[in-house]
Amino acid sequence: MGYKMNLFAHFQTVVLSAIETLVAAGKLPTGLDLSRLAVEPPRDATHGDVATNAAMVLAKPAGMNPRALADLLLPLLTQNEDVSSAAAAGPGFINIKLKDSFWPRVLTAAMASKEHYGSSTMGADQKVNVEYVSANPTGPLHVGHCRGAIFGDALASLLKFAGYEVTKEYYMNDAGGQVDVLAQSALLRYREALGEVIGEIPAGLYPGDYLKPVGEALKAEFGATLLEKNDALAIAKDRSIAMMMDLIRDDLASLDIKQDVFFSEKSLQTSGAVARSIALLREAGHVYQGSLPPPKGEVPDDWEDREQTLFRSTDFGDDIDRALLKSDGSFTYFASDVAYSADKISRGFKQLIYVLGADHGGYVKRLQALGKAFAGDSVQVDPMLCQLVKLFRNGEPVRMSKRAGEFVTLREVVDEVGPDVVRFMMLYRKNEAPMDFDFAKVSEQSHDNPVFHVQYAHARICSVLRNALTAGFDSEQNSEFDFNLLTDDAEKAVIRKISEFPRQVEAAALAHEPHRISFYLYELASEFNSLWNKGKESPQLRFILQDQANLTLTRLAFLRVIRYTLGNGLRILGVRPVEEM
RNA sequence: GCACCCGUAGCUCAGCUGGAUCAGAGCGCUGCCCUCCGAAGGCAGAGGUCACAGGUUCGAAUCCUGUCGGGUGCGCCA
Repeated sequence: MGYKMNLFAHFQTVVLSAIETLVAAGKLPTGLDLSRLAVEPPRDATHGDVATNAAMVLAKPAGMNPRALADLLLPLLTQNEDVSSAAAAGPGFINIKLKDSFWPRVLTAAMASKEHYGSSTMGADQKVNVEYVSANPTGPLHVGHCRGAIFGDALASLLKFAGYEVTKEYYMNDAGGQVDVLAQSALLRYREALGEVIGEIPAGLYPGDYLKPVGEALKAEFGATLLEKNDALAIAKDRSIAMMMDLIRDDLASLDIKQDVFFSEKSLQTSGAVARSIALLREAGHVYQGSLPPPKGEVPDDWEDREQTLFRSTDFGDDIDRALLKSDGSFTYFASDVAYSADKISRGFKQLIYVLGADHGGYVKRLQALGKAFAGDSVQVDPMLCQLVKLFRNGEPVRMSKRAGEFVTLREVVDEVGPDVVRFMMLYRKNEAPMDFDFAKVSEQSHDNPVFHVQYAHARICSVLRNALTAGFDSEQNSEFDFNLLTDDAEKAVIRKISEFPRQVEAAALAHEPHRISFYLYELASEFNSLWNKGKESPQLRFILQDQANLTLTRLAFLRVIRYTLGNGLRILGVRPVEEM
């Protein structure tokens, strides 16, 4: 069997076939549960190259002790052409050491895959919807939107790389009361554009200057006649939403984010989709008239018992049933969510991922309830919460006041530190952990800053390849290399790290955790830098050795594999692999 | 009151879905390494009752229960 790319998946099949052999020989019972069997890198590299818990997992169902079972497996594993030795250790772990001749194949496979190295077919083209940002179209994005935007975008890239068919989506809340307020605010700016003195913006309207161009645009389109029209408010709403979405798309573009679908909430209402989806729920028996108990803590002063049309989301694990219709008969916001869920499911998505801010934690259960109500277990609904980002400047928290537009915009952050830094830092923490973001620290061009650590390694590699070219070594054109020549421990450590990349991609995609890629890249960069530094003490380890063409070309090819790995990982994160710094 | 998230080295955080005598990085601290492909780096050392208490099993930072501490939410807003 040929080596495909994922070293651990590869040896999983080796272990499985050894088990099958034992079953066929009657030494193990049939029908063993192999789901917990793992083949992974050992915690401690001195133990070996590959480790498996097979003997421990199978011991109990086979009625044997783990060490005895391991003794049965060991000879079979040792037979494999790539295995140099296998030994049982600890409570029953099997450690496998690979032959030196195996590692060159990892590099050869990676070299052949180039910018696809690490990608996977795990997703099997399953359709996944990743919805993120979905900020109200009432103004530019602020820094609070930043993390979710980047997380969602990187998660989408990661899933694509892992073989899923991904749609990146933005849900526009263009139907509620806030866009009415937006329209009124825009009309005020329109009057201002016509020369009227409007004074201070009344409380309750959006005060930001970003609405001035909307006023100007309305003036340019309608002259002074807009307010005479019956539908002036509706027109102002349409125009201002469109312009706000352009603003938002520009903000996102500054982070290199381009979503595929911008889905309108309003379209759900006007098309009758909301009413239809509620009818569907009703037919399935999930809708009833009733009233909800008051909240247990502080009961609002104006609390009164009201009968409403409710979705029995508690049947699907929610804490409380959710209102679909207001007491005046109009739809709630949640009613749009019902239709939106139904729509996504009807488009054939098998996974619905919602990237939400931590303040939307209460939505998790109700969104999952909708998924179950419409599709049972055939669709997986995964709301992901991103915790808050606290801004600091030189250790001092950046104060943001809600009033008078005194918030830090996403654009200000990107303009100050650059998209690469913002993206990497936002992905250098798991999404559910709160984050401190210090402008001073992340702008530092030093090892204190993980972005530079990784980009620096990539740039350094590019630099060596450039120097090699000047020295007469063209590794692109020359295939006179032999990865068997890479025998130093530091080189092997880098190769081992490279071999883990496909597994990291799959694990990160499965867990929806792009931050694992960031940490992986940091580690790979460290291994490379370590190797590099060894070359300072031992000139024989340097990449360019003028009088040893074969070794030099081999090391240059090695560098290219490292560069592919770093580059592929950085592209998942949406961070540019720079060639010079 | 309830729900969700977090609690790991002085600081900021990982810990690969339950694994292996030493629980890992970075910063900071101590001591080293530049005639040499990028020192914008690297090597070594000190530093931990994994919040606390029980439980589950061959085995727990990881799973369950409870307690304490921090965060975010909690009837027709969107």
